[in-house]
This record gives sequence, C-alpha cells and structure tokens, in this order.
Amino acid sequence: MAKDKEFVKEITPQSEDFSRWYIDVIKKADLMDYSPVRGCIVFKPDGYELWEACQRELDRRFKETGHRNAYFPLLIPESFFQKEKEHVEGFNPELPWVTQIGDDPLEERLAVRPTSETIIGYMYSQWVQSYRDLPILINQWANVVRWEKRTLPFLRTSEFLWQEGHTAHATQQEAEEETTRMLGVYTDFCENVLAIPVIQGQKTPSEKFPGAVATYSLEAMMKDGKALQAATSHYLGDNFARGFDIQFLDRDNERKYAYTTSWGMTTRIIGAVIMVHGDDRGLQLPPRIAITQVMVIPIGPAKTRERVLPVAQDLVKVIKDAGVRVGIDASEDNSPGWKFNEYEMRGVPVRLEVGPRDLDQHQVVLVRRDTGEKEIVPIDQVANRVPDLLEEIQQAMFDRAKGYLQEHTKPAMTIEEIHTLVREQKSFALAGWCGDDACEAKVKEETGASSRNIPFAPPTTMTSCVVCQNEAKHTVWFARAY
RNA sequence: CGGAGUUUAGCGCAGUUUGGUAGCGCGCCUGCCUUGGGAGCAGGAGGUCACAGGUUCGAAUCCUGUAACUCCGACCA
Repeated sequence: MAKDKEFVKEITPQSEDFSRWYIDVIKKADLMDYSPVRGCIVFKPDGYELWEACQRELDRRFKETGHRNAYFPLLIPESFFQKEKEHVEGFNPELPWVTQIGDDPLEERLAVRPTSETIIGYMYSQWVQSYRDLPILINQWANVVRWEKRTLPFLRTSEFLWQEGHTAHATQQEAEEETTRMLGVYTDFCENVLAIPVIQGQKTPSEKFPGAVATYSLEAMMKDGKALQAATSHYLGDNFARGFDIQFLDRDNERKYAYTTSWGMTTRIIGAVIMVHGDDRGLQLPPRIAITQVMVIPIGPAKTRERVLPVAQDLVKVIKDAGVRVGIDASEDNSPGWKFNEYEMRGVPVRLEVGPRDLDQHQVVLVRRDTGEKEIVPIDQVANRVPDLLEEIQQAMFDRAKGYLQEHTKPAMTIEEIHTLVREQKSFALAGWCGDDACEAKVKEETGASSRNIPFAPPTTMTSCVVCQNEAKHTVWFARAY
C-alpha cells in the first residue's frame, strides 16, 4: 500500500504546493470560511477556539506583568490621525471611513481603527496629570481593520483580531524596559505554549511601525522557509505624547512628556502554528494549545461494544481527572480508520485506541500525532502516562521546529547568496548591512527578501555590507516574508 | 493596485473548442451489512451552471461588464 493512501484526500502535499496545502488544511480542518466581504474571513469554532486558547495564555501573562484590560472605541476621528505625521502616512492607504449616518453626512469623518495609538493617546492625555498617575499599563482585545490589497486567511485579512497593549511611563528607561519585557512575554508564549522558536530583534528604520522610535519583533520560520512576524513591541518615545499632549508634573515640579509603548499579537499567529507544525496529514497542534489533547476511539464490532464502551468512558473520566482535555468519538457512523485520519487531520496530539483485544490484555494503545509512534500502556497506567506523553510531544515539537530553523539559517556574503538561500534553500540569510536604506532596498528588489530584524543574538557577526561591501553597522536577517 | 488563472450539487471536478434534455467521484438521506488506518451492496434527495447585461428560435457554452477566490509582484500584522 502506498503511504499516500493513508493521508487525507483533498490535502495537497506540502512539497507539491505549499500555499495550496495551507488553504486545503484550514478548510478541511474547519478552522475558517470565506465571507461575502472581500478579505474578511469567518473564524469557525475550531479556529476561534484556537484564538481563545491564545487569549487565555497571553492574558494571564499580561496580568502577571501588571497590565489591565480596557476597551476603546472602534471609530476614530480623522483629526486624530493628523497628529503624528509618520502614523497618518503609514496607515492612510488602508483606512476605511465612516462618512455619514443614515443619509446625513458627518462633520468629521471617522476611521475604522487600524490600531489605537491615537485614540488611546488622546485619552491618556486626559488621565495623566502627575507622575503619580504613571505608569498606565493597559491592554485591549479588539478587532481592527486594514484594507489589505492581498489577503490570505489568518495571515493577512482585512479585519483581524488582536490585542494591543498601550503603556505610558514617566521615564524613557521605564518605557524601554516595558518594550523589552513584553517582547519577552511574547517569546515565552511562542516558544513554550505554541512550540514555535522565534528570533528576537529590532526592525530596521524602513520596517518599523509608523510613528515609533524603535520596533522590536519576533520572527518565526514557516516550513516553506518564509518568515512570519509573530509579534511586535514598539518604543514610541515621546512622539505620541507630543502629538496628543500627554504631559505630567514630575517630582521636580517640571512639566514633562510621557514616554509610551505599544505591543501586539494577532490572529495571524494561528497561521504560524499551522505552517510551523502542520504536515501532509493536516494540522498538528502543540498539546498546550490543542483544544482536545487526547481523542479516545473505541474499536470493535457491535457485539463487543457493550464491553468496550464502558471502559472507554471510564478512561475519559480518568484522563480528565488528570487535568487533560480529552474527547471521545464513539459514533458508529464512521470506521476507526476514518476517525484516525480525521483527528490526525484536526491536529489532536494523542489518540487513544481501545478495543476488545486490548481489554483482554488490560491495555490501551496511545498514538502520537507528531511521530505516529504507537505505545501500549496498561489501563491502570493511562492517567499517569498521558500527561507525561503530552509534555514529551510538546517538547519534541519545539525541538523539531528549532532544528528546522537552525538548519535553514545561514550567513550570506553576497546578494547572490541571499537569493539562493531564500529562493532555493527555504532559508533565512544572515547578512551584514551598512545601515543605508538603499542597500536594504536593493536586497529586496533583487531577491524578494526583506530585512526581518537585527537580531539581539546573531549566530555570527557580519563585518561588511552585503550590498556595498562597506563596513557593516548591523547584522540583519533577510527572508521572504508573509 | 498591476499581471495570470479559477468560478458548474455540501466538497473535488468533467462538460465550453464545434450553442440543442445538467454529468461524474466523494459527501448527504433510507435500509441491510460492517468496525484494529477514510469498508461493501441496494435505493434516493440535491444545481436560476458566480452575478448583470447582450447575441440567438435556443446559452454552462459566444460577446461585454462586475464580483469573489487562488498564484506572482508592489503595500502591510
């Protein structure tokens, strides 16, 4: 039997067409559907629950670092965008506008928010009088709209869900520390929950957030070698404080501008989980984010069901009591083989098979989604074994992704080498850069690879600019990107 | 926003060249039978052929326009 026969029909193999594979998987796994509105998707329950799981994990971390949630309006007055020059220029092309209510035109147009720095900056200016009012540490869970020219489910949609943290501080140092702290929170979340290794670094000036002094990012590698920006954290300096007049009276009785930050992660991260861990059988979810961590599948003909089913039900209870998210598919509509493929496609990390032959041996079969390995476990050991197995899978998935990242990151001395790395070897290219925008632009023009970030911890330090060969001021990751 | 392609049943597709009764596989419904890697048999339901115009006795098929999706570029999380 060809191995392919075991795979789910209608999923294009990754090696054949990665983009096609991605679309097939999200459709077959029932994560989303296209909507009647261009570029806007429906998050179906299985997809939305992934986001809810991300929300839970992130929200806990935000609270632990002293932040509180609030909610600001969806609509932002046009004049607000004018107050920070780079900001308005950066977002203007993709803003939708509300221009009238019923048949009556509005005095001032309202933008549907692309991000909330402006309206939050305005509110902060009202709230801050004294250094005692600082810092303000607020996060918002919201939807935002950016009318993208080219959309792709989860990765780039016209409306998307995210969280945006907005903080204001009395000193530059405090604000910079906040920016770094939140980048660390995102790193912890990506690596320890999503099992996605990330590269921390600073964006080049041409790639930074419009209006920021400095933008930091986490870059992750998808299985096709393209980069995906997993999260950003911006140090805004006093740019927005000056634009919105966020001033406070300090201890020394001087009026000063506050320093602000913002940081965000979006539903795009769901796309990252899919493209980092998925394979030709479908989704592969890290246990810590999987909605169902173990799926119990009772096996056997009708006459044995009476024996098997109670044991299966009991196993569900025992596993649940061990703190594991477990489900059971006892339906008689589909064959066991069908169920095996179905839950593999949906990414469930562990399958538990129990049938008459197992009962005779007082055992069950555990099957790992990541390796396909089968493991026979005595029934009375299941509650002990399953949580450990899930941890092993979590770790193995991270190690595998990390290994992939390391194998696909190489230094480049010339533009040609960058071209080969990013277009033929599914790799990121590490290159020296003199700091000139023109050199950075030339790389993009000739290779399709953009600068991803200037890593905090480059594996090697490059000494000359990959374009002009002058002395390198920075060592930069270049990659094709989503 | 430019270039290319696609749009026919829930899903995947044929049919369009050369206009003439709307097809196939999977799925779905009924029944029987089956269950350790997407089983089998029999019967059945389901489509204003993306949308809007036009040509024609007659359009899924030819012409014009619009939209959505996919891919490749420019812009972005």
